[in-house]
Amino acid sequence: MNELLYYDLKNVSGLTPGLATQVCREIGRRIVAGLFPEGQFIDDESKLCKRYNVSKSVVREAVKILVAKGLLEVRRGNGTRVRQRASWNLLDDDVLAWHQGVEPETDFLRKLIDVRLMVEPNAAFWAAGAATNEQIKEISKSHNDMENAKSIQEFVLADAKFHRAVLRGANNELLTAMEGVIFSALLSSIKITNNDPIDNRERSLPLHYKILKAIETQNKVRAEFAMRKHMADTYERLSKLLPELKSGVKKM
Amino acid sequence: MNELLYYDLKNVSGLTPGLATQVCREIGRRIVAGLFPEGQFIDDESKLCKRYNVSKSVVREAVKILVAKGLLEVRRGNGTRVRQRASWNLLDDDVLAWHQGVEPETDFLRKLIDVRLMVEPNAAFWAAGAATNEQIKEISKSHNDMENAKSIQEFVLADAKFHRAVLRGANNELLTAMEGVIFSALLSSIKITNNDPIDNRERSLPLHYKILKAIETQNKVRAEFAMRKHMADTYERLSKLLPELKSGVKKM
DNA sequence: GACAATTAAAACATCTGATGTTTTAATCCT
DNA sequence: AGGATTAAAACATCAGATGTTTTAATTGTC
Repeated sequence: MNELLYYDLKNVSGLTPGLATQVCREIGRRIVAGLFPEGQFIDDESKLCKRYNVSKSVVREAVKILVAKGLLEVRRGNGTRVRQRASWNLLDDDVLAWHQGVEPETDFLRKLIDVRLMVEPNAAFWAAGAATNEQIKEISKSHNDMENAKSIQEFVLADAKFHRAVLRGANNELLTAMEGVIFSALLSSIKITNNDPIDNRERSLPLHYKILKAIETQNKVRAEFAMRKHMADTYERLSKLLPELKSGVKKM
Repeated sequence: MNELLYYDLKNVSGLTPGLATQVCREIGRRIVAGLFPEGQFIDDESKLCKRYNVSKSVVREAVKILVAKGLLEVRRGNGTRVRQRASWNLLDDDVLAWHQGVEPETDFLRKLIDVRLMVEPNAAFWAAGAATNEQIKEISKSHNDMENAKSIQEFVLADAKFHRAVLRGANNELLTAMEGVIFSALLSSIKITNNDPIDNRERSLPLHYKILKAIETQNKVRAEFAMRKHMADTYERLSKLLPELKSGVKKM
């Protein structure tokens, strides 16, 4: 499943393999998949214990995580209900990951791309001024990996790392916290471009190269422009394969 | 404290008053305040139980929340350590709230403003095309409240709601999930503008009006431009009072 | 003395049962 | 009918027991 790939990209460290995490993911995916109307009560502790065959401590911890991510709301003596989608921490890496494979994917992908369009060109701008040598090396390395990738998987992975490195180079932790948006959009895009008969590497690589060079030479304006162009190109390519995308995305 | 004001703006519903939440906040604030170097182990369960005088279930739930927000990493049999700042969910409302009052505030405020500059003009653009009548009414109402505000508190609250309404009007939940950035930046700004002898309402209101009108008339480009101008103005005003701000913020 | 295997301690993970508190709603009384 | 009482449901907290994993100290052998 694609969600696993997302975690490959993202969660190299930091995850706990415990039961609470599993139950949390189970419930979280159901919620994100839209199985509960907003405001709907979920089963109470004891029922969840039976359903997942775990103790109530585990269930309680799982619920606490989901509350922390804005998906659930617990009221003492009353019950636990699903919060409205507008209250979810949609930028949370797990919540984003749980969206993989959920319909309607196109609509969500459009929104992800919209955010990328807002953020990444500016990130490139800042990276051109602020990235450390090490961060630039990481960008460069990722570009290299894209060139030498032997499979679509490898290519996408390198692509993701390239964009992540640019974000990190901008020297703004708040941007770094949006990595998940990029990964999520990228993974959703794969499903579309997988069907693309044309190898888009030829098209994509030179644009990445321009971004890299602009950042290396600390040319902020050019870095922003190159990133914007790359994203516009990506969007155009995608929307050719998936016309529903076109309607909403801001044209340049 | 300002953090409480943040919750006034944000957490009208959704919070649990339990012990776990309290302990979590206590530890969370310490971490955000930088009391632990990255990778540092925090006290183990039993010590935390003693320190906060709660049972281990409570501590475990508190820790789970902090893990969910990316601040802690638990390894079985080993211990619980603070993750590096780059791994924190900095866009999480609680994590943002915990930043209130933490030094260095200027640096963080600059980053918040950078993100606002990336996001809000675009949000205004989209809102001009997608906002429902109800959402436009909310923007309008907030503008009215700004006009009639009788205190700085009221004014800031209305201001925050104005920007939130624009964000919501863009019809993109991922943007809505960034509300916290706006509130956080706004609250940090108060401390600066509170010392401003000049009443900035006169300067701020007409700019908000232009945004409102552009959205009402569905003029996307003008809405984006008006928002950009407003933000540039705000930034300029702030950086006059706090010169350190200027260095990093993208000029327009 | 060095290296490998064993062992012990520390720390988190899970289960269980008991008790308290809050909310909701049904019941009862006037 | 309306207000007060009460009972049930559901979450909150505590305490103790047991299991599992990791780390490091110990031990034993060559």
